[in-house]
Parts: sequence; C-alpha cells; structure tokens
Amino acid sequence: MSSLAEFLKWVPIFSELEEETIEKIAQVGVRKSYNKENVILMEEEAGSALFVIISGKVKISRTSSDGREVILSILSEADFFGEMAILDGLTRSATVISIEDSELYIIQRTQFLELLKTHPEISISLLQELTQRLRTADMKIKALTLKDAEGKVATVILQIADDYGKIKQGMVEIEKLPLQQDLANMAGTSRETISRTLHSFAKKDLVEIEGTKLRILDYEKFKELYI
Amino acid sequence: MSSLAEFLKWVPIFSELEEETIEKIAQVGVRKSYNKENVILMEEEAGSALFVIISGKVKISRTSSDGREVILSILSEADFFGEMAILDGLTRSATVISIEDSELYIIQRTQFLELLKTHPEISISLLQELTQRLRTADMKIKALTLKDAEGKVATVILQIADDYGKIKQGMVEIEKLPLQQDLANMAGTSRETISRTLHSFAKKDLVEIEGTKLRILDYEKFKELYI
DNA sequence: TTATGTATGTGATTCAAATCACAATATTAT
DNA sequence: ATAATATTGTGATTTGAATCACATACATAA
Repeated sequence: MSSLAEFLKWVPIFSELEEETIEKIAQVGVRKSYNKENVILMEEEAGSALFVIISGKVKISRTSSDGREVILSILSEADFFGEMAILDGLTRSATVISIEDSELYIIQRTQFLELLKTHPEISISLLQELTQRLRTADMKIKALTLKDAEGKVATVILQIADDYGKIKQGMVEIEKLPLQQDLANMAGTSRETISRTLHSFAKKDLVEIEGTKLRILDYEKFKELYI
Repeated sequence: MSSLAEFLKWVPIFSELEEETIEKIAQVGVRKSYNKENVILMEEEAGSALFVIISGKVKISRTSSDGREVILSILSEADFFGEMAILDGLTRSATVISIEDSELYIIQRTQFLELLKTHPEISISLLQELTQRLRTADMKIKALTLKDAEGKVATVILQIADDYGKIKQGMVEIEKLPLQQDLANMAGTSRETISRTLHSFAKKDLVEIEGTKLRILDYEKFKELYI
C-alpha cells in the first residue's frame, strides 16, 4: 500500500472505503506543495477541485472591500476543502491561504464526482462533515450575535482547542496560538482586545500563557463560563 | 397520485425521485399541524426526525442563558429541517417555533436513513442543500464580523428578499416584513437600531415602507452598496 | 366604541469596544 | 551581533450602537 494511500485512510470521508478504492483515489489526484503565506485559492475563482491537507495548515477567509479579513476556519492535516464549489458548481466564496508550509492532495471535480457516484458511502461521510461544519457555523453566529468581546474570544480559544489542542496532565494545551491579529479576525474583535482579554483570562487563572503556548487550566470550567 | 405526493415532488431533496418512490415517502410519514407561536422542537432535545414544511413559516433560533435570541433562519413551504440530528446523531442545537399556523410532514429518523440508503440520489440533493446553507452561514459570519449596523440590517433584508421576496415592476417587494424585534434578532442588533436604519434607508430612497410591506427600489444598487 | 395590549418612533444617556498612539519585546534577516 | 521588522502590551480618547425612557400608532378583544 502506497504511503499516500496509508494517509488517505485517515481522512474521515475516505476512511470507510475498501483498500483497493483508496489505492485508486491515491492515483487520480496530484500532490502539491505550498510555502507559508501562499495563496492557494482566491475568492470568486472558477474551476474546482477537492483539496486534502497532507501536512501543514491553511486558513479559509473572506475579505471586505476595505481589506479587513474574517477567518472562517483554520484547517490542518486530514482536513479538506473545496467541496462546496464542486457540489453546487458556484464560484468559490472564500480565499484559502497557507499559514504554514503545506502539502496538499488535489482531486479534480470530475474525478471526485465520479467517486461520489460509484461510492455512495462517501456521500454519507460528507454529509456528516458538512453537518458538523454547519453546527460550528451556527455556534459562531450565536457567539457573534449574543456574546461580548470576552465571550467571543473564549469561543475562538475553545474552537482552536477542540481542533488541535492536546491534553497534558488535565489541561488542554494549544502548542502554537495563532497571531493576535488572526485571533482577532476569527473572533470579530480588534487585536488590542485580544491582547487585553487573554491577559484578563490569565489574571483570573483560567489560562496560562507561555510564549506562543496557551494552556486552559480547567477546560470544563472555562467552557461552562463562556459557552 | 396523492396530493401529498404532488407536494413532495416540489421539495428539492425529493424532486429527482421517481413517482413510485415519492408515493412511498408519502406513506412513511405523518402530517401534523401547529398553531402560530408553537414550539415544534426544543434545543438539547433528543430523538430525531425530518420535518418538511407543507405550509406556514417557522423560525430556527438559539437562545442564550439570559433569554436573548438569535434567529438563524426562517423557513417556509417546501423547506425542511431536522436533518442535522439525523445525520450525526447529536442532540438538537436549536429551537424551532412556528411563526404562522403551519402544517408539517414528519419522517422518522430510521425511515429517512432507510430512504437515504435505497436512494443515494437524495444524498446528492441533501449535499447541495447543506452546501447552500453553509454559504449563507459564512455570509452571515462575514456580515456580523465586518459590517456596521447598517450593513447587518441590509444583509438581513437582502436575505429575506432572496428567500421570499416578489418582483413587482422592477422592484423587489417583501409582502410581510417580520417584526422589528425578530429582524433585530436576525441581524444581531437592537430593535431600535432596526427602526432607525429602515427609516434611514427610506430617506435615502433605497426602500419604500408601507405598513408591513417593504419594497427595495433598486435591488442591484442596494446589493452593491451593502454586500 | 372604548379600552387593552402590542408594536413602532425617537430623543437622551451610557457604555463597551474600536481606534489611536506609542513603548516594550520578539523575531528575522544581514 | 546589530539592525530591521514584526508582534505584543497598555494607557487615553473617541465612537457607534445599546439601553433607557416615553410618546405615538396600530391591532385585537370586550
């Protein structure tokens, strides 16, 4: 089994498939590397493909006419994107930029649609993934609508922790917190508010900050306080 | 063909199916009527089913601990809800309340999953619908993050117009605008801000308000100004 | 019809958070 | 190592929109 196929087995939407099918998938796409801060996809761009992240991290964002940015999500290893344009044929609604050196596996639209047709079980996994994303989006809308700055920041921290936090002796540790400006663009606040809020969390002994690491000292309590 | 089946043919996720399949679907569910302002589903409730709106309107909302409400969407005839809990098996994340007398068609989880298995083409339509919802959610997140009150109100007005506005001599008319408090809960602003903003739009000759009707005088211009 | 509740309009006030401004650190390149 | 650049911290000020407070208009029921 090729190493690419080994990897694809870990991608949720493919994990239910038989080995031979995965081997086939490992042949229809191409690998491509991107340096940090490279634009992978542009808003309004036509043409479509499914992108699976082999390694690295990317941010999905939308930008306003005056240049301000909202980061809709940060994706990493085994996550995928590009499925919306494939499914409804409309142009891309967001920009994708690598925030670390990244390697992607790219499957063209037609090949992916073919896969969907021949392997309906992929649809089910996809439906589950989209459902999950909708739940997250709804949660974000709720936070943006009802919570104050502190609550919004907490929501973003919790989301990052869920996505790639590691549990270390009862605490949840985020190895490498995004830049404050990126956190601000995720939370819908200003960079200064992120700085002040993180320090206020630390003063309340809810988190511990050490360089670029952030530890949530009592995850359950933190969640309860701000969800 | 039963009148219920006639109706189901118009529901996007079923529209691709053969007549006999639709007849079958028309037999596995039950019809149920709800008066205005009835709670149809509660947040955190377990158990699941797919609900298709035969007539009427419902609002999907989430409520904070202090009672403030975000309206995530308003659905009407041929729209459906409840698919998230079915697909991922988690509890409901939102409350559904009728805002008009409504009639719903309810298909239980197991029956619906069975349908999905035997008719994979439903998955594709479902994927398209969820994709559409994700696009809308992302747009909302962008608006809530980047736009000022005026922009948020405009976004909500445009969304309502897209959902059930009617084109009348070049203008887009919304027959029955929701209450200002509901608009506020959709836009993430206060009721007073809705009142002031709508009047400001009217003063700028962007819209015309007549009782409960709202006409967007130049839809394209309005869109361009605020999207 | 009158009254009783519901929804809307609008000024005045308050307040949370954005913005501004700049110092203090970190990080990266030369 | 030193300079150059990027990131973070923090006070002071401004500002947009929430809140408060109440008048007016509109529905619905008695």
